[in-house]
Amino acid sequence: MDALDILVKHDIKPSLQRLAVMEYMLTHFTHPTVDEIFSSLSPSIPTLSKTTIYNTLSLFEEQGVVLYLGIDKKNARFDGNTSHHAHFRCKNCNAIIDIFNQKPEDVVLEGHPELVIDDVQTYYTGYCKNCKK
Amino acid sequence: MDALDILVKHDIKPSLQRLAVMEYMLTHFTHPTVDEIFSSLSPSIPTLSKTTIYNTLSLFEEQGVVLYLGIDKKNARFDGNTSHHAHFRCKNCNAIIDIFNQKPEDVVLEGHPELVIDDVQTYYTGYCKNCKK
DNA sequence: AATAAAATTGTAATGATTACAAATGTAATT
DNA sequence: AATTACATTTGTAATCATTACAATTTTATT
Repeated sequence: MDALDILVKHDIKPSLQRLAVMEYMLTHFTHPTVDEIFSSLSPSIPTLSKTTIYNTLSLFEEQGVVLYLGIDKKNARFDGNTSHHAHFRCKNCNAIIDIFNQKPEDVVLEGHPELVIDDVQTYYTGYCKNCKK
Repeated sequence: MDALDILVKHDIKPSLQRLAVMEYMLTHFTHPTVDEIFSSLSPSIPTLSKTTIYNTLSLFEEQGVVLYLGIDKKNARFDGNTSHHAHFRCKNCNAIIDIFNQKPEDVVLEGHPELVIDDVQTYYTGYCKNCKK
């Protein structure tokens, strides 16, 4: 499924800018920051504004086509892979690594039937291969 | 175990300010922000500086006596309960609720023997009892 | 007491994010 | 095709949590 299909399916009007951001997220599973996305797209869309990236990602997140990651203290990060997986962040080099081999957490929490769960994020922190001593 | 014991045990020199912050964290399991801690302690320690709260919580986190929570986009939050549990945040009222009935995630991740895991945080998001329709 | 080291404080800088109004683009209607 | 309404984008300015840093105060050491 390409960028256009995803936007249309989620009732997002596919403007040039939105298509470019969606396309970027589908080809860069690097958990990019707003700045990284902007820097990458800016040359090919010279009029692009950083505010548009913020607006677009905010819209995408509301519609569930990207995930917001709060794993990094400094910047918001986004993930175009919305399937269930966790994330690991290296304390030293700040690399963010996907963790796929995880059992899904319960979407209905035992002992908390009163809560409506929309999303679960699991963040591991430690040292990656290169940074551990 | 009281505030003094915890600080001494973790090689943290127990100054007046540090004791006050530790004491606060042991009596307020509300996942407070820096501002909330500062506002609460400021009247009884008139010279207190917000920078000291930042410094102190940063030190506490390094020494493992409090947990940093990245569950709230706006502010850092801290938890004086360092035992294993997850957190839920209501999208509407922003309340943060402890989730205790969770099985611990694997500290050694299957499929990722190269990673050294120091910490795991699980964040649920959704609507609390009062805010669900 | 004098000196050194550590902790605290206040102010200023940083920098990501948001607010907002103007400009542009798109769709609908006559 | 002109007109109107509406949605999107853009640029600038404001916000505000956090950090940097130097000065001051406190605590420990000789």
